[in-house]
Amino acid sequence: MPTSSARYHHGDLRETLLGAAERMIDADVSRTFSLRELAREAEVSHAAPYKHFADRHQLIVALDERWMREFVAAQAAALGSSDPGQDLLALGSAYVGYAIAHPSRFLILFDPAINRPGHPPTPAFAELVREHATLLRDTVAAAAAAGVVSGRSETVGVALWSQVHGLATLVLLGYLPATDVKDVLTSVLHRGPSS
Amino acid sequence: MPTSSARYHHGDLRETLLGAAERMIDADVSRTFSLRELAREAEVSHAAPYKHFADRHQLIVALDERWMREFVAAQAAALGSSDPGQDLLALGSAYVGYAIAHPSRFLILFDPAINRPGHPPTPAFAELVREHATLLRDTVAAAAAAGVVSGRSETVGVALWSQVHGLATLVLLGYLPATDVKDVLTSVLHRGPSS
DNA sequence: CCTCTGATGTAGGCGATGTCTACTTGCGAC
DNA sequence: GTCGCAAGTAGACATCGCCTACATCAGAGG
Repeated sequence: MPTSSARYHHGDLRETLLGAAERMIDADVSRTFSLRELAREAEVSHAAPYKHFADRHQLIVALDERWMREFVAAQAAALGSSDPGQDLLALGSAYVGYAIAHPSRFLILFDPAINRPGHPPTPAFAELVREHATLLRDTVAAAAAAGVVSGRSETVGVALWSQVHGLATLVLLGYLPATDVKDVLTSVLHRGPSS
Repeated sequence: MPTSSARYHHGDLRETLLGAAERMIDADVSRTFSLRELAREAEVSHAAPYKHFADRHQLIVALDERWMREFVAAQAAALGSSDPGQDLLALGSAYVGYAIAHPSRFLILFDPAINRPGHPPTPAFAELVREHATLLRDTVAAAAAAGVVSGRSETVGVALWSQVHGLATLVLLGYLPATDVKDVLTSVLHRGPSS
């Protein structure tokens, strides 16, 4: 009888905990959560979460995996126009767009306390990062082939990634107004070829 | 007799605490510190820090102020060549250089948990940010006047700031190798004028 | 249909932390 | 010389992450 709210076994505690955490941080960017708080929210004992996550860090890693997946998917979905220049712009726009639409998720996704060289990523997470790199590389290559951007393709990719990431970060930190986003993104493409 | 290490009044506890915190995080990027730990390090009681800082957050704010000062100073010191293009490159190089030389400081300086729109900065910190903006604006203006960069000066400034900040961040996060830094920085200047 | 085992939950405890309050000490102005 | 106020101490409280020992129950195998 799943109607009883006081049944011993929860059913899908793992998902409930992840959902609660997501709801909390989405509601307030500067919020954090404790495992005990999530347990309370799910109406289980404070030790129950440990049956699904080795520690607090692992719960966040699970969230990161989920968010990285939707982050990459959002960028992939932005592509597909027949114009390589348009695609490149759309890719950057999707990157910054995700950051602005989900500031908490983006910030945790790139939180140095979670993801860090010394702190090797999950295989699944690493795979998503590779997908993302491929997405960027292919789009840049197409743009280069179309003459929309110039320079060593590798370098252009890294430069654009840096630009877009920095833009998103600085906007979220409040150093730049969101109104700068469009200008900066388009300015990239309006630079003619040179060396 | 300041020789006694067990004297009741410490002398300069505030500075000692800040120094200890700085030493700790410099020694290990993924390290954090507790106020009690700092107190232990300074050999005072666990409540002593509260005579100098309202809470843990305020101590970090004090550190941020100090680091932002040296961050801006490092960039100012990098300027002064007679070549505007060289100056622009030096500015970006100093930005990323600080991040790589002092990863912990840079990351805390731009930690969303500390500096955030909702969380208004100290007047002193805000002033330093203004100084930094001025530095960037002037250097970009000079470069524009010399024809080294093109486009709306405001936009170019924001775009370069984003690029350099993103580059520093992605390198510290381990997404980009430090070897990319030089390439990206110089690639910026090798783009000819266009619109 | 019954049993029994392992996954999932509970209760309680440990050490640590941030922060508060009440008390003490002693430097330096008068 | 004394005396107030800044700067220190001791102790307490709520909370947290994490651990251990125990309870429950769903479902596989007989």
